[in-house]
Amino acid sequence: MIADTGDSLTSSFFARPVLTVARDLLGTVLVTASGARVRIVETEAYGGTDDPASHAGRGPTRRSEVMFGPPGFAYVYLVYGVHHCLNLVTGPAGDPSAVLIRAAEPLAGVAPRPDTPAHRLCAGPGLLCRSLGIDLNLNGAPVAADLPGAGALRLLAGGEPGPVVASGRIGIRRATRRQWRFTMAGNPGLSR
DNA sequence: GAACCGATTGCCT
DNA sequence: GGCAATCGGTTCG
Repeated sequence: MIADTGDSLTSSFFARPVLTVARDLLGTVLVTASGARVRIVETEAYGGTDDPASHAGRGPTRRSEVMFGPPGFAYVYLVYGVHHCLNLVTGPAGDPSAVLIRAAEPLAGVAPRPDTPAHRLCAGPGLLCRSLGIDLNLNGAPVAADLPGAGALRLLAGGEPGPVVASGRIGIRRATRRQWRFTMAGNPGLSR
C-alpha cells in the first residue's frame, strides 16, 4: 500500500515569495526518513532581490548553488565549521532565496538528551539538525512531495500556528533591520 | 596563499 | 559575558 502523502507540501507551496513561505511554514510538521516529527516554530527568510546577509548575496558558490535552483529542495550548510543549518529553497528557479528553519518543537521520534528539556532539543538551527540527524548528505535533497526522489525529508501541512511575530533576523550583522524572522508568539521552543 | 569572518553552540570564568 | 571548535568563503598581499 502506498503511503498517503495527501497532506505533504508540494512545489507550488515553495514556489511563492520567500517571506510568504517563511511565514506559512510555521505550524507545518517536518518528517525525517527515520520517522521523527517536529513542528516548526521559528523561521528566517534569506535571499530575494538584494540581501547582503544571504549566502547568495554575491553570486553562486559551490556551497550556495542549491539556492539558485528550483524551489522545494533542501539547502544544508556548515556554520562555524561545526553545526549544520537546514534551509528550504523558495521562489522560481534563478531566484536565490531560501527559508532557514531555526527552531521546532518535537512531536515524536526525537531522541532525548540528558539535562535537556524535550522542548529545547530543536531550539536553534544547529540543535535542530543535530537532533534530526540532518547533515550535508541532505544538501540538494528534494523535499516537495511532487519532486522525483522526495522522501528523506517531508513537510506536512499544519494547523493554525496561532499569533505570529515578525522581528529582525538574529545571529547576523548585516541587514538586521529587515523583519524577516517569524516566530510563534511565546513558544517555549524558540531559539535564544 | 594567509588572515579574517561567519545564518552556532556549549563550556569557562 | 568571554571564548573555543573548525571549515568554506572572501579579502588582501
